[in-house]
Amino acid sequence: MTGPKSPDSSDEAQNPERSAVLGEKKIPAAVVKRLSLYTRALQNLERNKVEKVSSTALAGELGLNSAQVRKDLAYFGQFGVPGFGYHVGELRQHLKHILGTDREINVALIGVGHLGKALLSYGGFHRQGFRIMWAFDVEVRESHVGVERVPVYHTSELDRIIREESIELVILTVPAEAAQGIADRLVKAGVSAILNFVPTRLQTPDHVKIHYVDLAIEMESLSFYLR
Amino acid sequence: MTGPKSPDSSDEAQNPERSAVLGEKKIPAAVVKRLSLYTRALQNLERNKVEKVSSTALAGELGLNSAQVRKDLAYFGQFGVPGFGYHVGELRQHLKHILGTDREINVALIGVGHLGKALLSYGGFHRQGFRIMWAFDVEVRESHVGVERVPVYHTSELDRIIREESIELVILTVPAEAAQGIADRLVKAGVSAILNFVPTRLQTPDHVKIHYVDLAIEMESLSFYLR
DNA sequence: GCGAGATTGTGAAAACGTTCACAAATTCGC
DNA sequence: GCGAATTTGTGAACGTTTTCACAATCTCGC
Repeated sequence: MTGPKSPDSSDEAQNPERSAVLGEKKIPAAVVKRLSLYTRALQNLERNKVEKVSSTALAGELGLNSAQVRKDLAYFGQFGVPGFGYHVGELRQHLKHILGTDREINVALIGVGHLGKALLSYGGFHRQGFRIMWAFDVEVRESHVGVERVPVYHTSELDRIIREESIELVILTVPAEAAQGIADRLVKAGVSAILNFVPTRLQTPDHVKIHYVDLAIEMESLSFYLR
Repeated sequence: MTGPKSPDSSDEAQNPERSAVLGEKKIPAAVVKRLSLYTRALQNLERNKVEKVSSTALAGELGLNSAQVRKDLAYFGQFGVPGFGYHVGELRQHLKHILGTDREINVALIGVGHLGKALLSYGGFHRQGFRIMWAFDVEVRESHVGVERVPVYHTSELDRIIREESIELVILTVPAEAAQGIADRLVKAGVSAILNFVPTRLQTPDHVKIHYVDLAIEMESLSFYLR
């Protein structure tokens, strides 16, 4: 019923990976991901007492192009010294500030199943400075889980605690059927970033950022490359 | 010491996400990932007894553009019927065949830590038809783990069993220090696809396909979008 | 079995991301 | 302190991916 010159008008074409706005520039999502990679590479260099690094060296470490490294950093300022490179410690501080990981971020995990429990015990988050402080489930079997003894609350307390504790980031590991319902409540309570392990496309307002980690898809698409 | 007209000659610029070759055409990695998404969406439709679907409907389900769906499918053939759409069951069969998930794939998991154990218990793989049949660790605490009671072997048996059982796909959840060493052994033993949860860039020959799942990076890059 | 309506498959255009290439800036050995 | 060597930051070129737009094709109700 649309005009003859308006094909496919029902498409919304909202590609899941969009770009962010910082100040005036638009930062591509891929750049933000690489910023994280740079941070970790710098961390390793620092541990090895390396004090300077060139874009070429950093790029080599990560299998990237040196111009890309320089361009990525140039989105946020001029951190390098021509003829020298980058000061490792300094650049790392800058990046941590840009990423917002130089402050405490309150993280909760919802859905204490196999995967949820594993993530609560997983060392990788801690090492990057993330502390999951709350866990929720529809059924509270143990009051505390994981090495860090994270307290487990019933989902009925979700909305209250999220609000009271200003939880901004949530890891979602609930069954597929429950995901959208929980997401709606999270958004209402003020959560603005979700790391979603549930293989369901979540419907949320634009200001809420969702990253999808889809393990089954990773396996399936790998299988394509087998011979 | 390179010629004056050859800048940055040490860069290799091998972007981690490259494309695959099928017959003559090059299939972008992003297309393969979406193929998996389509497969799952079709699975859901089938469960709900839906027998036909248009590119617009499928795209809407996944937040994509309808032309993209059609183009993606067009890489592999003409599966649709103008004026009608796609037959759900038929298209799904086609896609499963293209992805190679219509046959048994032998999968092993290496590194039975928190994350490894969780993945062995995780239902998501099973639902998509993947069975992890072997697990390996440097220390065998239990002879069988997970709901499916997967046998755990010592890593010294890795090379032999990989070869004997024709294991093609491996899930890697070992500590960072061990990752490259294990990867080298896997490649020698004939593994050609790795799902790598270790935050380390693995050095492997071109014919080995690696997908990286980097949970810490996902968290960090999410934090960028908080306010 | 005809015709209005729906939907595909696909060239062409637009958007986006990466790499090249080089002037400008700084270093550092002597 | 000079000058060769190094390395940044960035416009322009290039390549890839996504979206548009529409002719060709098929459906399905009457």
